[in-house]
Amino acid sequence: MAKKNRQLSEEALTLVARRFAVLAEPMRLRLLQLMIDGEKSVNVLAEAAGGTQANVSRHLQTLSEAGLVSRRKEGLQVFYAILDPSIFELCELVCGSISRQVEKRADAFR
Amino acid sequence: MAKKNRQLSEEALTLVARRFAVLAEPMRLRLLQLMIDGEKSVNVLAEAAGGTQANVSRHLQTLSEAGLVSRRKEGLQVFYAILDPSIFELCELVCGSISRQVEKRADAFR
DNA sequence: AAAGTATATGAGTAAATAATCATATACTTG
DNA sequence: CAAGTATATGATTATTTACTCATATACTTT
Repeated sequence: MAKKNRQLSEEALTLVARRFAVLAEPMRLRLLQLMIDGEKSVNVLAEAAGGTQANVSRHLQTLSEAGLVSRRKEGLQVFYAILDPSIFELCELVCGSISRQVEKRADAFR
Repeated sequence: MAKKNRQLSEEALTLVARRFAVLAEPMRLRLLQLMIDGEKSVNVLAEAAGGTQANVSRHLQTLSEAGLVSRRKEGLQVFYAILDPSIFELCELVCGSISRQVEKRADAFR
């Protein structure tokens, strides 16, 4: 049975904050988006995301260490893939919240 | 009708990343948690969160600018309150994801 | 008006991190 | 084995940001 803790411990808060920090970079969000339809190699991701190989590799490492993507080496290439699809629910929630905010602001001018 | 964009624009990604960044601090998450049961003054929040007045005030400003909390001045005190409860859905999703990860790791030792 | 209280903020410091360049590593192919 | 290719990583730099201290601001009370 799941714990229904309303108050999170200091340790839990740190972990949750860390997860949010991993998602707090546009480049990493873009990479995650690009992986929606299956695993992709570093090169493909770098080109599609418009970043350098080195930088994309670093961001993929960050995502991998956070357990959000998997890493599979095949010959010369390394393929990364989404490991935790709950990421997209997060993004949708945030998008919804932001678009509601924007709507409210727009209403002020109608 | 809602847009069903799978691909977010660069601008949208930046906004989403910014929202995640606001949630990427343990102290801010703690403050949000403390406001679950209604608005609270800065002093009360600072004491409950175990932070200095100055630092808590700064974090509340960050939350306020992001549109996550409201700000109401009454006499000498300023009361902050949750404005967008979707924050807690976010936290619950993240908690779920993390606890699944931890469980998996634990399984490896059983 | 003066003293007291709650909050905000300027200035300064330390720490985290994103980006870049050059190079190392690991693997494949000729 | 040499050359080529994909990825990772060390070193450096620039930027951001969390925190602290001191003080300013806004309001209340006497």
